[in-house]
Amino acid sequence: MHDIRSIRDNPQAFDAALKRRGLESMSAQILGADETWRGVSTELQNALAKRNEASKAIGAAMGQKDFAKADALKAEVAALKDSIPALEEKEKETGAALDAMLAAIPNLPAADVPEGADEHANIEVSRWGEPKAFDFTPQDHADFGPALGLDFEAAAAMSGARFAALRGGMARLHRALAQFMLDTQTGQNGYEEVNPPLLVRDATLYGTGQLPKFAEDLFQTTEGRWLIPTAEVSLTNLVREQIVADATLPLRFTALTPCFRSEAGSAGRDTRGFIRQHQFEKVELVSICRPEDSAAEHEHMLASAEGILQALGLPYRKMLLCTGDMGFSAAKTYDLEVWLPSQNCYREISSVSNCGDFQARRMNARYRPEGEKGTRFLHTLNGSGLAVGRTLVAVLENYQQADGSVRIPEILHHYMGGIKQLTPR
RNA sequence: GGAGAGGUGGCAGAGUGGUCGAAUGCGCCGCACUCGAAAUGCGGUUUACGGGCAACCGUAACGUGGGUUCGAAUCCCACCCUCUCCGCCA
Repeated sequence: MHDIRSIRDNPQAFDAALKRRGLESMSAQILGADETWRGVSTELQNALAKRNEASKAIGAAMGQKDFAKADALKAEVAALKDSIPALEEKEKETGAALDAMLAAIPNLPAADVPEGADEHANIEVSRWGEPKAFDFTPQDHADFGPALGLDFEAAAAMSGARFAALRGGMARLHRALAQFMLDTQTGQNGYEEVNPPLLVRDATLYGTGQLPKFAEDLFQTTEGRWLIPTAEVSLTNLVREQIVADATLPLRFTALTPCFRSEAGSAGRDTRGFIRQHQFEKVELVSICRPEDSAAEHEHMLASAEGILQALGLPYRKMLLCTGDMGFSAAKTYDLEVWLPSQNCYREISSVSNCGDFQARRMNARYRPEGEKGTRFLHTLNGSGLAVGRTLVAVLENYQQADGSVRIPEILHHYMGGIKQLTPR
């Protein structure tokens, strides 16, 4: 949510930032709606002030048992009463129109975000690790995975496309990855483990920015709740409508949860394999911090995600997303892309975003700065640390052997109960 | 799912139609006392929006949304949430 006052103060800057996102100027429209609302609001407030004054006089007359005077006053106020309901209605309408306008506008990009229309304008910041040279042609996990317990057919039979069942060693490897990630984020990087709700209300999704614009990407239950598309929703909303104590900041949360996405907009993309599923697991990182700390917190979160890839020995590159490729709520986003030998390219495995105060405004999440009167909005950040399903794919493909087996990265051995490789059945 | 109780400021907790934005206590801030601290005393201490250079003024908010009324924390309705008991259940 945008601060209407900052738009009033500097509409040109607002429009310029929208333009960087590839959007039309909106300040004129917004300020028009704002002016309408303020006009009606002032009119209503004046009417209410008059009514309140008269009502007080009636109260005073009643207190002195002067009922004749009270009745006379009542008749006077009754006339005033007619205009109030209409004004109230109008105030609500114009206010809602302004809010709806503001709620549908994405966050403004940070100054150091490169401008561009789509992912082609993203900037590669760095690379880590060397793609391994195979002495055979590396296979697609969708091809050699089924023999190792990656069962697409049985899952499709019960649930349809974009579902998979993991069996035996494959299920264990998936669990090992998730446990390793969670242990690392809690043990080394200072995140508090959370087991959050997976079903949430409208207002919760509004807070993080999935609603009102992106309902078609989500699954909704028959009684109205929504399945979370990412634990970012649950973790960030832990501070909704709260005033957090300054001394407790930053709050760093992590959770291993399933994520549910309809993938409505990606028909035909990544239909093969385990890359794009309706249901997948992810270890999410969320940080709630002071505005002045969010840039540093962003780097810490990025390092926390990168640490997992490094520990697993998976080559990756770090991309700074351009204005046109960022999500709705983000002011600045880095993607981590892992090397997939079968596709001979890097694929997104983590996305780490600083949302500034955008989500905090929508959730009304504040803190009381030490030694200051009043409250300020928090900054929120989120990132994957990492997407477990895609990490499984990366491990399978990068550690595959010519005979169709897969070596288990050493760091996972004790999570695997001594299993050191997956072998085709 | 059934029955009942309840949701008030940072916290606890009064308040059942008329200067109630709200007593009191705790907490917090300032001052006094003190070498200093504690204790004590005095004063201050909600938020949002609008207007104003400012002092300040106005409006709204007692779970949320409606209603009754000249006037609602207080009465009525719906919903949400919490607690207790019963039922069911991993």
